Amino acid sequence: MAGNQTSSVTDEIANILGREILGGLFPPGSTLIGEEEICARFGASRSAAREAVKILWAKGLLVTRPRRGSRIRPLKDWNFLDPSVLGWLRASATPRHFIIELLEVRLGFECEAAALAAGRNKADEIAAIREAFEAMRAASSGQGDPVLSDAAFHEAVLAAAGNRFFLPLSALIHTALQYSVPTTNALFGHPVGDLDAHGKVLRAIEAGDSARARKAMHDMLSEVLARVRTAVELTGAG
Amino acid sequence: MAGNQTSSVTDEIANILGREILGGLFPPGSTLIGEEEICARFGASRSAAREAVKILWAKGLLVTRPRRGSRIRPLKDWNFLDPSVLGWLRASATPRHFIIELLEVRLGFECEAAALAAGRNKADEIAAIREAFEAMRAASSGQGDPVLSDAAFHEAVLAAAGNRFFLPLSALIHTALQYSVPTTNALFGHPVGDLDAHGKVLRAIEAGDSARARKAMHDMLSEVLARVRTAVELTGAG
DNA sequence: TCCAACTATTTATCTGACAAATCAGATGAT
DNA sequence: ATCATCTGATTTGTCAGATAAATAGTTGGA
Repeated sequence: MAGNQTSSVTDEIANILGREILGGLFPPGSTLIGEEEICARFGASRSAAREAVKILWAKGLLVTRPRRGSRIRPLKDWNFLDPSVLGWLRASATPRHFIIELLEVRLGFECEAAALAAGRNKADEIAAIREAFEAMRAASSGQGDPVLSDAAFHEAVLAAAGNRFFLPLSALIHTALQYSVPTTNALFGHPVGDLDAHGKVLRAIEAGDSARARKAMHDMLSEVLARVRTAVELTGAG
Repeated sequence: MAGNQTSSVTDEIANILGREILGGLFPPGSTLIGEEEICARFGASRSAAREAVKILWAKGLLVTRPRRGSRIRPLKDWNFLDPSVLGWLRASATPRHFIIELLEVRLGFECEAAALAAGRNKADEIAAIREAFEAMRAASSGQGDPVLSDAAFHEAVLAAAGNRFFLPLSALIHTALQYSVPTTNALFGHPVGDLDAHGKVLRAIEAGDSARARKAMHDMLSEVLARVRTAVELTGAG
């Protein structure tokens, strides 16, 4: 990666251990290395080691108790929707299956978000969706990053839904797009995210038509999902 | 509350500051009190104060920089789906609007989860849904906690979906039910979560009928949502 | 065999110090 | 007067070491 700005010692430790946990090096029920071993391994102080473990604890990955160390929690307690956890998982997840899982979840909440956005009909938030769409159009002719503008479109829809609990899911979308674009390109030989489908979503929201917005979003995502699913079946599970 | 087990100093600080942030005492863009002030206020050491702030940082609530202190991040970066954040928000959220938001999100992903659960058709996971349903039936005649069994039903559906990214949403369901049962009782004079609707979901999943499972879940949640929405309109925004 | 006390280990907390970043104000050159 | 630079103060970041609290394992006694 290019822009690798120096992060703090604590973050470094948390990121590496997080990746190792998500990668299966410390499976649920097992014990993480102790604080002293963390210090030794990273050449860090106990403060840094402890703060790193606190971060992992805050994301539901483990529980700590004196003498017992840090016990990795069961998968159901992991905060998979947390941006960091998502990133750590991405570092080790099986590409195609990972994409399918992400699309399945998006298929759930993004359709509802589009419907809510259409129902609320807030001018400025719809304008943000429109701007992102124009950025996508520009990107399709070489002006700007297609992944970023695509993500901006979907995030704008989430914001327009007017519901706080949709907002954290933008990290998932961002991850999904960053991950899926190169993979689907490899599978199909060309980008999948098409401008027309996004345009239909935008127009439905602009028209304030909830049902049509939900369907447009559903059609767009389910088509990608179906194509990835069949591709995975053909090429064998990744 | 009854079972108030002594929590650690760090957790105590994080919980109180978290509630204060979610409650609007430190709005986005403002700066949290500094480490030294935290120490003074809670009579704690800097280690405890710092670890508490790290927890809040890990949940997306703030960023810290030397000399600038802890700046509260914009709402879109808050991890509203995190169990702790959800709890802190619950402590100050306006009841009825809070319920509506939660139901809107549930309407999105739970329908899809039900459909996926029906499609996968894993015997043991469906058995867990059935057990939770039986627990609900028992609770309806006074045997056991109706909220817990209801939550168990929905969490079992999420687990049966076979997608890691649905799992963290069980915290939202748990919060929603704990919160909505007393409120809907107050609004309607009787519990809303009905056994029949859950039975339809269960049978559709048992039959492996994705479309029917999705519709059954949708009908169940949207009916509650519609009733709460009209009740809020009648009684005025909470 | 079972239970209580003891020991060793690990996390939890406290204290104090120095390093690094950064804001605000002073200084100096143009 | 304006701007760049330097200086000092403030706040978080990191380190080091010590004590407290919790707990698994061991030991000893009834």
